[in-house]
Amino acid sequence: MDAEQFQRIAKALADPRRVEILEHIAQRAEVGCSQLCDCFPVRQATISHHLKELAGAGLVESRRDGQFVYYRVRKATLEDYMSELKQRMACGTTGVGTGEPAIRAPNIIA
Amino acid sequence: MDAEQFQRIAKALADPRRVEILEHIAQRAEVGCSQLCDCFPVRQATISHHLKELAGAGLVESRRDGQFVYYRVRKATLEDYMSELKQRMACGTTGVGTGEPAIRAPNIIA
DNA sequence: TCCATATTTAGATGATTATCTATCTATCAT
DNA sequence: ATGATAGATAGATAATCATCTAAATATGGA
Repeated sequence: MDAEQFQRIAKALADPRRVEILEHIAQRAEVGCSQLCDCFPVRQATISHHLKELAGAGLVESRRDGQFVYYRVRKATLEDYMSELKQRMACGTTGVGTGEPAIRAPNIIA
Repeated sequence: MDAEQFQRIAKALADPRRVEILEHIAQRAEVGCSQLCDCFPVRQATISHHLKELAGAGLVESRRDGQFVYYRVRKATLEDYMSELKQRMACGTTGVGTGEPAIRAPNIIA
C-alpha cells in the first residue's frame, strides 16, 4: 500500500460521521445513497461527499443500477490498512486484547 | 473502548506528520522530545503539540526523567483500536458472509 | 419530448487544525 | 541565585474540511 492511500484511509476514518456511514453500509452489505440520507441528519450532498471520500480511499465501492448507486464496504482495504499500520508501528509482536492472530507482514525488501 | 477515544485515535492517525512521529518513536522504543525535534522540519512547539495529541489518544505514554521526557508507543492502544475497527465494520466476525481470510491479495478493481 | 427522481458538482461558510512566534515553567549546573 | 536547557502553553495565522444551498447531470417513465 502506497503512502498516499494509507493517508487517505486514515483521513477518511478520522471523521465520525464518515465512520458511522461506513458502519451502516457494512451492516447491510449493500446500501443505496438515498437510504443513507434517511439515516443521518445531514443533507444528501454531504452524504455524497462522504461517499466520495470513502470511495477515494478504497473503503467502499459502488455499483450503479439505473438511477441508483449502491455501495458496499471493501473489507480488504481495511485489512490492508490495519496490516500496514501494524507494520509501521512494529506491532506485529505484541498481541493483546483481540486474541486474533497477528498478521505477519512479509519481509518487504524494496 | 469508548467512542470518544476511538475518535481521538482516528484523528491522531489522520495527520501524516503525527504518524511519522509515532513511527519514529516505535522504532526506538523510547525517544526524548528534543531528539524528535532534530528529526522533523517543524518547531519544538509543534512537536509538543503532536505529542500531546498522541498522548491524549493513548497512543504514546511518557516518562519524565529530570529535564527530559521520554515517549514510547502504547501498542495495546493500537491493538484495541484495530480491534474496535474490525468489530464496527463487522470484519472480525468471519463466521458468515464473506467468511474470509484475513489477508487477501490486492485485486483488480472492478 | 417533458417531468420527476437520484446523484454529483460548484461555491460559500463556519469550525477545526497544523504551524508559527513568544512566553512560561521546570530542572540542572555553576 | 543565575544562567542554560527541556518541554509546555498561549495566541495568531493560514490551510483544511464538514456542511450547507443551489445548480448541474443522469436516468426512468409519461
